[in-house]
Amino acid sequence: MTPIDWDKDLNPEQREAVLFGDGPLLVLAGAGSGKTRVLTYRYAHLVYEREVYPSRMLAVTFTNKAAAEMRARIEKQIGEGVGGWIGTFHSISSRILRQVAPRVGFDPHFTIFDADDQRSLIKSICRDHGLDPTSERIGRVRAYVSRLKTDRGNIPEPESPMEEEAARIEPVYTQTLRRMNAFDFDDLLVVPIEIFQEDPHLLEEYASRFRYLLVDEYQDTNWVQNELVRMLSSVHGNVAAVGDDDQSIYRWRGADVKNILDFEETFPNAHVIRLEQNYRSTKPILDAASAVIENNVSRRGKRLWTDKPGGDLLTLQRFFTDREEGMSIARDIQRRVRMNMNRFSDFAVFYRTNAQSRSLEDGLRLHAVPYRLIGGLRFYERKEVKDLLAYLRLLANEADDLSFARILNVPARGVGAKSREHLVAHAKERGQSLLEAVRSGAPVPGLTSRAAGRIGELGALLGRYSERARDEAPHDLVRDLAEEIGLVRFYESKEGEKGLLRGENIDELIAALADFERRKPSGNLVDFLAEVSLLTDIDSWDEGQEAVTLMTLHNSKGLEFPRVYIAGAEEGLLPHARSMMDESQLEEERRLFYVGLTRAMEKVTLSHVGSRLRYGEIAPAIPSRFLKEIPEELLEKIGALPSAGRGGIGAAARPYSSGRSLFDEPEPAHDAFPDYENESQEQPVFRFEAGDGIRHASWGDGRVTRVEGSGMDTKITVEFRAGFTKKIMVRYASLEHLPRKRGR
DNA sequence: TTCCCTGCCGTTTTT
DNA sequence: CGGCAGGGAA
Ligand SMILES: Nc1ncnc2c1ncn2[C@@H]1O[C@H](COP(=O)(O)OP(=O)(O)OP(=O)(O)O)[C@@H](O)[C@H]1O
Repeated sequence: MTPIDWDKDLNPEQREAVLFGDGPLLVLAGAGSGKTRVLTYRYAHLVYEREVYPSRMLAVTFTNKAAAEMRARIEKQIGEGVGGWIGTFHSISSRILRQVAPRVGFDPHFTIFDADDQRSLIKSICRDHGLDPTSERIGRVRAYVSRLKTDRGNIPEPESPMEEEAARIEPVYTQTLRRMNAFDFDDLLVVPIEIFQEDPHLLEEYASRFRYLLVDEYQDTNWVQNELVRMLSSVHGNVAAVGDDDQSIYRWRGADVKNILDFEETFPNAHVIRLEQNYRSTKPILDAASAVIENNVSRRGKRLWTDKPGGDLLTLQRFFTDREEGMSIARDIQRRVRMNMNRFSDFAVFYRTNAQSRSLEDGLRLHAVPYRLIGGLRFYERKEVKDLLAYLRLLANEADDLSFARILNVPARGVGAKSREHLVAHAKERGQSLLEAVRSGAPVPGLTSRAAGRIGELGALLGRYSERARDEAPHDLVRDLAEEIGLVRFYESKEGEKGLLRGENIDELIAALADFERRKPSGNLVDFLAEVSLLTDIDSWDEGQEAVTLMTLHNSKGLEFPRVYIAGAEEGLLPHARSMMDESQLEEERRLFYVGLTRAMEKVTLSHVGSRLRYGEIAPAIPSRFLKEIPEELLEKIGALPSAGRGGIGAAARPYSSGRSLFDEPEPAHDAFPDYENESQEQPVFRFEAGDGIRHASWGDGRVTRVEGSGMDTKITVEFRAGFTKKIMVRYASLEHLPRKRGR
């Protein structure tokens, strides 16, 4: 146990927030000012000094990972296990929903539908209604349904024909969910609220229980979440919320920054505390971030200062291609680690879109830099994992027709689309779920005897396993099940090499289940499925792992790293092309950039490229407007900046400047390479001449004796100090020019 | 019914 | 470029 030193660990404002007594409290403060620390210490203080039972506390974090971290910190401080509820809005409301379900006529074994399940369901409903299930239509219906649930504060009147269509589909969608005893992500939040509205006694039960509420990242709560906080605090009135309006980056999914800005209206007599000292970043980083966010008009201004002396300038790098960007970042990281200046886990690379990770990953792999990718395709969203999970979901919840339909022919049983339609029609006729209809043994009209036989076998199989599920450890059961249906063999025979990988993921799922049983011995299959549905990639991120972290800017919220790269600082990417229509979207993009910058403790390296591979095509790119918002004197600009008429890879990778010659006019100001083209110390990446001194990441220093090829394909022969000579493909090597006197 | 091939489309961000 | 749905052939 680490005894809490209230004086040493907290500044006076933080201490005020931690020790604050009863009533609503808002800590509105900038990045890195110790808001999360306030919440953690307040929790510990309430439990340790004021002797509030953890069971009477409720703490809400943005990710499961943050929840686990907070719990661990508190336990370390007070020296004992903390059993109170600490979790995300979704995990907390799904717990409430499961608890109250039997009392309001729901089955607590309900299934949670993820985005993928939602899409499948909407798709099948569209088909039933004779609508072509285009991905656009599915997306719009999904967005509409979601908005209807999470933004009940201002219910949208259907305006466009598309919205009217969505409005017609919505009731069917919701009814179908209920019939399948399933809830989507938004339901998890909104259904408990509806239940509380209908049954004030039930609400009172919960609201009385939670004497103190603590909520992190309040700026990104949506209407339902705000409502839930309001309701749960309605008896004791002790809400402590912390957040930063400048870090609100989820408006696109319904978050409303008004929840934090109007906190004092929602919770009258709220005490507001501001924190102004930043403990995370060096001054140049903090000043750059502040200067950027100043450009937003709609914000509550904040002051932020640091007493950290010195600090490196931010670096802005420019590359010809995204490929080079990845290579250079990797080389940079590898170099610092080899020189024992950092460890891999000190670094994070952020980007706007998941698609950007590819070129970055390629670079890291080529330079043998270990990395961990957060986001993109999640483990539990993989096809093979969802296939096996569908079996488990059916064992837990027989009404889950979506899962039944999914596994009906996985692995292949000779039961195709036609047979499935017959079965679906039959079940509908009888008012049963698919599995019930199969179990009943009643003949399905239209089915071939072969198909009927196979379906019968499936029903029997599921019956056997649901028997076993009563008293056997889930992971044993699942291992046997996967073995018996031959899932791994199925993928292998169908997809070969790739199927092998799927097999590995099946094994990993079984291992995850075993791990869950170890962690939560009292947990059952339903608990596991719920946990898995609400798990995100970042939750399984292990900081201790010696690896560079790759993630989107969105995922970086709340984290911190010594050295941060922000790749792809380009128009169309950051700000994203689809968020440039109006000023408010643009401001959210700027906040995203601000969040990224403020994650860094020691160093920020920004990069942009001249052309980027998109959809397999070369697309030109120009630097982000946000870069100009960083004061010149905080920025060190380096990189391969071309000048007109020069050969080498620059010309090839830069379609809009090809054809230029030394005699062309200077490039106009709106060109891709504004301002700093002439002032930077030029260090073209792959330009070598015989006689150059170089440093290789593993072979040390040497001198170039011969150069072959050009651009990306340059090969150089190097005599190393250590006495050996090597031929090196410049593109793949971790090379660095040693200082030399070459004019610009 | 299955499997293979073609052609189309996607990229914003995610609980 | 890559994944996947849908169409056509075995
Ligand atoms: N009083 C303090 N003295 C020293 N370090 C502190 C203090 N308060 C917080 N810190 C440190 O500063 C860093 C940022 O703290 P924290 O994550 O709580 O800030 P935050 O306001 O939640 O940040 P953000 O909003 O950017 O996520 C952490 O490394 C934390 O340990």
